[in-house]
Amino acid sequence: MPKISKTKSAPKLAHKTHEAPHVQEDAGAKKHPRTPQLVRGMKDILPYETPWWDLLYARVADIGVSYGFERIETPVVEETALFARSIGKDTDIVEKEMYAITDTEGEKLVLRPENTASIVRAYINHGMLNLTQPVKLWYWGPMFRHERPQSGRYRQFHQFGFEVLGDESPIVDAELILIAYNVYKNLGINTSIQINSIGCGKCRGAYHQSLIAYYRTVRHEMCENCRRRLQKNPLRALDCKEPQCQPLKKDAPHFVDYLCEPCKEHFLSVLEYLDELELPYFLNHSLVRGLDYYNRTVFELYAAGEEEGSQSALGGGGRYDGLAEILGGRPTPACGFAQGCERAILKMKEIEALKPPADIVHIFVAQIGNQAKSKALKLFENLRAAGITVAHNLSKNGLRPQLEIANKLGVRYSLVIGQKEVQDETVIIRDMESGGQESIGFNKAANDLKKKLGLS
RNA sequence: GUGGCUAUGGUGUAAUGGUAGCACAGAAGCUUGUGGAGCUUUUAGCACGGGUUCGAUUCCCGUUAGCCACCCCA
Repeated sequence: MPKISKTKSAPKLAHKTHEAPHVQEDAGAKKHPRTPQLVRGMKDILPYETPWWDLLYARVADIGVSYGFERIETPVVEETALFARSIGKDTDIVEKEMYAITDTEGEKLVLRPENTASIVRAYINHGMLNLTQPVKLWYWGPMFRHERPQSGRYRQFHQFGFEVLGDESPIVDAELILIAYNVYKNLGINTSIQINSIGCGKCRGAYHQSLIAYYRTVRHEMCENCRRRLQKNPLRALDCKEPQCQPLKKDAPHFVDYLCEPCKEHFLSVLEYLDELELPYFLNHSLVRGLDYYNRTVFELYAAGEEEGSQSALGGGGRYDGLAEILGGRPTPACGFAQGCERAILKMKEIEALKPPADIVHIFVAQIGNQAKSKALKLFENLRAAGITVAHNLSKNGLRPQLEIANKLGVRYSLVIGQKEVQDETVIIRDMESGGQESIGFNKAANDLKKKLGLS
């Protein structure tokens, strides 16, 4: 059995203790087995929600096709090293949020916390550099992070994303931002785009120094966390949400002022393209991202008017030109973004601009008596084969409860088949609105209904 | 990982220091072959452990879970 535990601290194994003692194994009398519970942070997507998921998927897939992206699906399980090297050893995600697995052979594996690294891995593994560049891929699937669950945050959650590999041109960044924006627009959700550039390996050094120099002057006003982080990753101080750190950000040096020439040029043309596309973006000098592999363009999307909220980030991404090399591939400039399905759906429901279509059932087949039951199933199959959406409930016996169900489903017609109809080889067609009924030959029913429903 | 709030049938809720009512949903029937209304019957619950007490679902503590916020992000 593979053991699943958090990377650093083993999980408390005491989670199983809400079974009552008298209910446990040794109870001589009747045992009442404890129902296994939904694991913390996990979520069942119930039938009343799946239409929302289907709708979202369809819209995203549609965007993928129309922008010339192909879908890729990578495994949920990956080598630990993939993320340690890509996301960064010292990031929260790798330090304490990964679901680590040791399999029976002692191999250290991990449930993926995000998908970009896997896609770059796949790009290298399968020699995609031999394909026409850039390679444009989109994905959709579950990710895993061991965080404390709360609104819009689960331990297993779903993301979809778009990645363009093999092109460093700023137009790629702009197109991806456009796509990210349009995904939401097509869902009826208005977003605002926050954008920044965090330069490259060359210019980052100079900026770090000036950041550290600045924060030293205000050191006593910073929160404890930031003071500690300052040496390791001064960029993160900009991202701090502590109230006491907010005013300090205002006077912090801006990365854009420290960008090297190529980076500055790149960023400026991204912005020009965005202007040309008339996308509503905001320069956010304190936008940095939690993953180490990003460089140059970084951006996040927020629901319009909710930029300040904590869980309101609907998506984010950026350029990761160095990632392929870090993972042992040839240098491959790339850019991409990811968005959260749960949050998208949360927003869709809130805004109500778009709703999944209600299932339309045309016909209900009702039966009375055993002989009729098997005939009814046959009839059901005939109708189904004829492309009619049919429902039945063969578990019910009385006609009344069956018609109640038919009524709830909102069908136009119900078919009734009983002993008499079996003998006459007929069925009764009941118009659910008028209550009118007519008898028709068993074999003619499918065709007749198609006509009545206007399907033929 | 830190803090705040909460925990009663499947769902939503009520009351109570003497072990629980209601609504919706579910099932059966009123009509042994006819829905959309109504009626009858019925299924199903105090998260777990400990303490105070003659007695705890109720009060106290702990655990667990859920929600919310921090953190982080999607």
